[in-house]
Amino acid sequence: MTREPPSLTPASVVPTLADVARLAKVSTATVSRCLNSPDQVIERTRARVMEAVKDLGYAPNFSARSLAAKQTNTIGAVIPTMENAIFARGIQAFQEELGRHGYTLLVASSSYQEALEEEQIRTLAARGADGLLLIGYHRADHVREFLKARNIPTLLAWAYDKDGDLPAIGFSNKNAMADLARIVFEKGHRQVGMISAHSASNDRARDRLAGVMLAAAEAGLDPDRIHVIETTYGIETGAAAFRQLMAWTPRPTVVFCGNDVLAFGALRAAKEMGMSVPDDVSITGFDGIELASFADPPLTTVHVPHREMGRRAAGMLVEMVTNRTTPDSVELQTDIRLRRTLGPPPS
Amino acid sequence: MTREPPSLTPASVVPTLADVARLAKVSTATVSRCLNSPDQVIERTRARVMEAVKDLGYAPNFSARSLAAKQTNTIGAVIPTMENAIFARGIQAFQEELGRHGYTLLVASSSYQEALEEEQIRTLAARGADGLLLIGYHRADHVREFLKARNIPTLLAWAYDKDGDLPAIGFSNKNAMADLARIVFEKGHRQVGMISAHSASNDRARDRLAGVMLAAAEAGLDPDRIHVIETTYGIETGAAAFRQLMAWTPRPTVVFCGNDVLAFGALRAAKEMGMSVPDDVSITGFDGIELASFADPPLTTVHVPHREMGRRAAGMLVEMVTNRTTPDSVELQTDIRLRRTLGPPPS
DNA sequence: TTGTATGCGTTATCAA
DNA sequence: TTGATAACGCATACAA
Repeated sequence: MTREPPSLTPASVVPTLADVARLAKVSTATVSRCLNSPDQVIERTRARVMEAVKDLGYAPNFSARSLAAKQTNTIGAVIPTMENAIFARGIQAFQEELGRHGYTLLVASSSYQEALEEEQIRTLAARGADGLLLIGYHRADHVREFLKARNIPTLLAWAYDKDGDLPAIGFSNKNAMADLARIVFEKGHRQVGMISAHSASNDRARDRLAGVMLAAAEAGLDPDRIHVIETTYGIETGAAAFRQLMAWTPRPTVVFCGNDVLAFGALRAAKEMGMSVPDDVSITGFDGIELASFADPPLTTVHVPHREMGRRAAGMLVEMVTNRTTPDSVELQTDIRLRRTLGPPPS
Repeated sequence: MTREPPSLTPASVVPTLADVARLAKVSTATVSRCLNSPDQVIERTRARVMEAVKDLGYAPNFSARSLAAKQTNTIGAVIPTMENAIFARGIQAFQEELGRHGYTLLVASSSYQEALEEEQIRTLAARGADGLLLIGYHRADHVREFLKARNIPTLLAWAYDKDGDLPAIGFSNKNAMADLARIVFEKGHRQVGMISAHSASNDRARDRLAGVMLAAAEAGLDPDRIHVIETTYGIETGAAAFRQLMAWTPRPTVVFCGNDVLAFGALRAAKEMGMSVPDDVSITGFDGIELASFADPPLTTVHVPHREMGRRAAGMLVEMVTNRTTPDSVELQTDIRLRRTLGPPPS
C-alpha cells in the first residue's frame, strides 16, 4: 500500500462534496445547493460548480445525504414473491413510476409467510424507507402499531376495502370473484369445488372464497356442498388439489381457482386424468395473467389491471411521502374474461 | 408543534444508539460493539445492553451505519425487466439467498435500454451498493471503466464466456441454441425463420442468433436463406414478426424464437392464420418458462436453470464483496425440452 | 447570494 | 473490557 499525499489533490477514488467545492472554489454549502436547490445560487457560480461536478464525475454519497436530510428517497415494498407474474408485473410498473419521481425501490419478499413479512417490514424501516407498499390488509396488530409508531407512510395494494384503516389501491376481491361465480351458477353448476391459496394470513384469498360463497348463497346453494382445498402457490400444488377435488362425491362440475397459476395446475391434472375441459369439468382462474389466454383451452379468469395498480400506487405513495398526507383509497375495476374453460355442467 | 424537553428521556420517536447507551449506562461504543462484535464485550454488560435494545425497540440507523462503516450491505441488480418471468424467477432466488447472508437487494430495470442501464448502474453505485449483478456482457467501454474505477465487485449473469473480462454465472447462449438448432436441422428443415430480440445491445440475443447460424452452416445451409426479424420483447410483437416471416418466399418451415414469450406470440399468430403447428410450421422457444409446457401445443424450448443461477449468483457476489476476491466464472447446463411445436417440415 | 459551523447516528481508533 | 472522540459526507440554520 502506497502512502497517500496529504490530499491536496482529489486523491480519493470517489470524489466528495469537498472535492468539488475545492475545485470550484466555493464552499461545500454552495455545492450542496447547486445540487438540491439550483435556483438559490447565481448562474455564474452554478456553472462553475456544475463543471467541477462533471470533471470529477461526482455523485453524492447516498448514505451521507440520507443521514443529513433524514430521508432516503427510497420506497420499500414487501410482496409475497416475484415469481408470481402478477406481482412482478405490478412491481415493475411501480418501480418505473417511482424512478420518474426520483425514488428508488427496495423490494423484499415474504414467501407468503406472515412472520417473514414482519421481519422484512422492520428491515425496510431500519433502512429508512420513506414509505412502504404492502400487499393486502391482513397484518398482526403489533405490526400495525409498529407502522403507526414509526410513522411510516404505508399504502396497501391488491385489495380494497372502503373501511380499511390504511389507504389502499386495489379492488374488491370478494366482489370480483362473486361476479364470476354468479355467471358460473347461472350456467347451472351445482357441484362446486374451490382451490384456494392458504387463507389464514391472506385476506385476498379469504375474500375470493367469500365471493364464491356469496354467489352460492344467492343461487340457493348449500355452502356446505362447496368443497374447498387450500394449498400453496404453484402449478403442482394446484394439480394435486384438483385431483383431490375430483375424488369427492358428488364430483364437482366446476372448480374455482384462487389464482391463474393454480388453475393451470388444475388444467394439467384434468388433462392427465383424461377429463375434458369444459365438457367434464369447468375451471376458472383469477388474476388475468398474460398467458391465461394461451392455456389449452383458454382460461376463464378475472382480469386485474396490475400495471395500472403498480403505476398509480407509486404516484400515491410519493404523494404521501412528500406531503405527509393520507389519500383516499382507490378502487380499480376488474373484468371477467370468459373463455373456453367455462361451460355448462355436464348433463 | 409542542416543544420537547431537553431530551432527558428517550423522547425521539425512533431510538438511537445514544438512547440505548444511556439506558444501559454504558458508552455508545459499547452498544455498537454489542451489536457488531458481541464477543468483544463481557457477558454481564452485554445482557444489560441487549435488554435496553429490546426495551427501546432499537434498530440501527442504516444510513449512519453505512456512512461510518463504508459499506451498505446492499447488492444492486440491474435487469431488463421483472415482467420477464425468467428474470423475476432468477431475481427472486437471488434475493432470497442474499437475505440469508444479511444483504438486501436493490433492483433497477433498464427496459432493455442500454442508456437506462448505465444510468441505473450509476444510481446504484451512488447508493453505495457493495456489489452489482448485471445481465450479459454487452456494455459500453466507459461503463466498464466506471465499474473498474469505482472498484465495485460486479458479477454477470445469464451469459457465460470463458474469456470474459468480468466473472459471470450463466450458460453459453450460442451453444445452447446451436444444440437445439442441430436437432431441428436433422429433422430436415431447410427454410428457416428467426424472431430475435433486438441484438444491438444484447449479447444474449446475438449469441442465440449465432447459434442458429452455426448449426445452419454445419448443416450446409446458406445463411442468407435464414430470414431474421428483430423485435422488442412481447407476445404481440412476436405475433407480428411471425406474420412477416410467413409472408416470406419460400415460406419458413421452422421459426426459431429468441425467447419463450416471442414463441407464444408466434404460436398465437399461427393459430390466427389458420396454420397448424407443427404440421404447417414448427416453432421453438428459449428460456423454459414454466408455462411453456402449457402452450397449445406444448412448446419446444431450451430450459435454463434460472433459480439455481440466481441463488448461486448471490453466493458468489457475497463472497466477492466480503473477501474482495474475483471468482472463476461458472457455466451452468441448459437442456432441451422437445415438445410438440417441433416436427418435421411439411412434405 | 454565499460561507461558516453544527449535527445527523454510526463505526473505529486510541487510551485508559 | 470499556470509554472518549474523531471521522464519515452531506444538509441546513444562521450569519455575513
